[in-house]
Amino acid sequence: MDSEELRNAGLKVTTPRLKILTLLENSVERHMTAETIYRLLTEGGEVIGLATVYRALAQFEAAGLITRHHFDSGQTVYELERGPHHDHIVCIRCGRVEEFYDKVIEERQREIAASLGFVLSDHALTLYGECNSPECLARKG
Amino acid sequence: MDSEELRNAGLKVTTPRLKILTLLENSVERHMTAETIYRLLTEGGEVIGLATVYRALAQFEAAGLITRHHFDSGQTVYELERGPHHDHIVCIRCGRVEEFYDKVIEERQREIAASLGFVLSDHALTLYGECNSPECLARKG
DNA sequence: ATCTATATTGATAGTCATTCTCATTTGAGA
DNA sequence: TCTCAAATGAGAATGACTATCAATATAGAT
Ligand SMILES: [Zn+2]
Ligand SMILES: [Zn+2]
Ligand SMILES: [Zn+2]
Ligand SMILES: [Zn+2]
Repeated sequence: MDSEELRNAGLKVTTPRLKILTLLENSVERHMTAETIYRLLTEGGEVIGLATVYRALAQFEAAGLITRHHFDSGQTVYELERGPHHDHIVCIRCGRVEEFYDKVIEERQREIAASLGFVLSDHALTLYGECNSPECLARKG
Repeated sequence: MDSEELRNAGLKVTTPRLKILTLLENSVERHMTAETIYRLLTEGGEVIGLATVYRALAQFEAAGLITRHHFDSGQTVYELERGPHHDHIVCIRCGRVEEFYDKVIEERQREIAASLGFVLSDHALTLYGECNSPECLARKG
């Protein structure tokens, strides 16, 4: 249950935190901004403060429950940390986000960092393109 | 000359634009924020408005003269578009930025995008780690 | 179940990077 | 040199996010 997850993360089990965690788990879109989470909750009749959303997300990230990304849209995007690491490809027309994992790229990154004398700790890889899905094409022609 | 570059880009040759372009060309640090550019110019005795710096950088980018990056520091970083494409590795302790190009990664990206049905148009790859250079170690122990 | 000490919440004010507004100035062609 | 649209710069405005703080809720002790 979500309460367990919070406790294991060393966080008190509170109503706002449970609301956010539950939303993240039940949303079809895995990648959301703080504003979107706030809007979905309040539109769903929940009462919660925007500051609380930002705070909870920061704590969830520190606890390793979620990860954050900076796509070119500018806003920070959060997603539940479930399953293995992956990177992203974003449609520049309709905004759709797909995930991928590529062993070759991951390996090359480690080699590159080492060859430059860096101890690699993290990386951010995002591809941008047009997905041309039916919904995408309908959006703009 | 810089005037040529501006004219070729379809931009009027103005004093502020020349100042910014010249600074970008003569700085040892190739990657700078708008604030840094503004500060370096004004500290150098030049008179220029911060809004003008932001505007010029946006125009330079649209014209393909410079590229922008969003490292995890938050601020947007600009660099002169000279030479071939490259990606970046940033030291999370001292902020040093190194550039690299990896043919294997570039190729895999195209393959991944295609396999997901996307027409690839751009990508952002940034590695983060500790460089442990002498200056880096001096910074925090 | 009740109490208590402490952590959390949420409304709001503040911050910081970036963009907008608009009166004034400037560059490029006539 | 003249003309006038384009560009500039000072400051206001925006938008995402963070800090403040009084009110509230949680976890553990009684
Ligand atoms: Zn993802
Ligand atoms: Zn699309
Ligand atoms: Zn370093
Ligand atoms: Zn670079």
